[in-house]
Amino acid sequence: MNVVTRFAPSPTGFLHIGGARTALFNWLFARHHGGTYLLRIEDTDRARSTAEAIEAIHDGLSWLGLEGDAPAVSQSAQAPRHAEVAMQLVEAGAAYRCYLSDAELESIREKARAEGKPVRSPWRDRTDRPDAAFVVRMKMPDDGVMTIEDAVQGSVTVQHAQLDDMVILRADGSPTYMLAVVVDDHDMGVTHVIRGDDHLNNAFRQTMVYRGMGWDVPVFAHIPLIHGADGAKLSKRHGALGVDAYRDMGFLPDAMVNYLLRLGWSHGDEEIISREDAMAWFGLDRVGKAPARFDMDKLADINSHYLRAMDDGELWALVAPLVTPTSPNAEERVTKLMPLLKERAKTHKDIAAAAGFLVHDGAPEIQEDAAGLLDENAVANLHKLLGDLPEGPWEAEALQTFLKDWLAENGLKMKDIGLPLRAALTGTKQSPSIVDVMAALGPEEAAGRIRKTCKI
RNA sequence: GUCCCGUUCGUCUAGGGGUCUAGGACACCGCCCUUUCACGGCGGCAACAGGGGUUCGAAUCCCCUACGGGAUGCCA
Repeated sequence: MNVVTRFAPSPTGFLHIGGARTALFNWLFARHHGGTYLLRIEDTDRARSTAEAIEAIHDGLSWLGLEGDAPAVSQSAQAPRHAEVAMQLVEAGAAYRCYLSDAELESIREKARAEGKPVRSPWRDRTDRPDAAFVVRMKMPDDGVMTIEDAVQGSVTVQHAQLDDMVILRADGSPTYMLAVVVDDHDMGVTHVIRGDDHLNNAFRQTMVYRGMGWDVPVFAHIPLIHGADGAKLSKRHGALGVDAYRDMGFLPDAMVNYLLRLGWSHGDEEIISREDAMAWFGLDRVGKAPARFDMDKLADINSHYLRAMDDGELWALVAPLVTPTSPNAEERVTKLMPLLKERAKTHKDIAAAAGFLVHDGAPEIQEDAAGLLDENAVANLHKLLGDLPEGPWEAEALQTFLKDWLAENGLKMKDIGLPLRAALTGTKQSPSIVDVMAALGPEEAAGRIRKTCKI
């Protein structure tokens, strides 16, 4: 069977973390089976759908590398087809026209609920057709049960008498979600519906539509939702940010994908999983049933792995816009120190912050907590060192040897000169190894900084 | 209210009747390395929601309870 999956967000906001994971699972499942992964924008609720939201969703997907294999389908454009199917369902006797007023419906609903029965309209058995507006409702069976073999949740059974005669076509002729998804999934040839488990109950209602039309029912896979760190459903208040927010925080798309993949899915003890391996390994049978909480620390840790694996030049391209370099030597210095810089960073924003002293020429701004390191004694030592500094070009290992000898000759310890030197060169208390910093700066710049900082 | 789903360390998870004194990762703590901050190495803390069954034996199977989530819309 040729596998076809789809991601079908409603454009009422940004692409949030849960949606991104649903998209990822659909994408991976299709890739694993050599199938097709499609996109559909569920914009039947015109009032809440916006063009900005559609764009935000595309931006998010494209950043994560999860674009569809074909241009996205707009659900609203299929409205005539939806109405046509609704009327076919009526012809087939699987659905009926309902002329209930709001008030009548309300009392029926109340009564049904009180009795623990599903909503049934008296119009389901009537054959007259008043000249008035109507909605189309599905005619749900009263007896029997339906069992769905969900690829994630397993076998789930529900009593038919639990299903309301749901509306599939509104009074204005537009389709409801229950109808539109089924028709679109069928028309798009979707074979596997992978979506949030808030739709598990809907699967039963939708199956009735498939049956009414005599269509093949796709495989359903309802994956658990992602919750916030406090266990509550992810909402705007609980860090349900758009994926763009994570991009702005400095997270890499590959890290994001890796993290999202491990949220609710696993492959033994594997943690760092490439896209290739993910494609080869992914399967619905390994998706967990319980909701997972979002954990920023773990995301950051995974990000640091991808950061270290990244090419130094590419990293500079990410860092450069964040530091506004003024020195012509900025790129050379940062790239040279990059291997050391990236191993102490979680994101490239951390690198940008740590590389500040490299991108401008002249004495660095001495940070408050580093100022105390440059006392009279330290300045005297630095002064002495300044005069003994070797000729360029500098190389870290040779500098290390030089420093060691120099300290011995002057009866000093590394701690006497290390911290003050770091403060003079970087303006901070922490940085990569001081000899690496010196090598990156070069003899001229390093000497200049010591001179200015110590006012020599 | 009714129906559906879920519940292993703080978090993500491994585990699919004995190999579990329950494994890994993140976080946290300690030690080592070290001029700083990190990296790394080593070690530690820490979980089968509760109660009944079934079985020679249950984290694994069944039932109940509790808690969490979802559905019950002319929202998606």
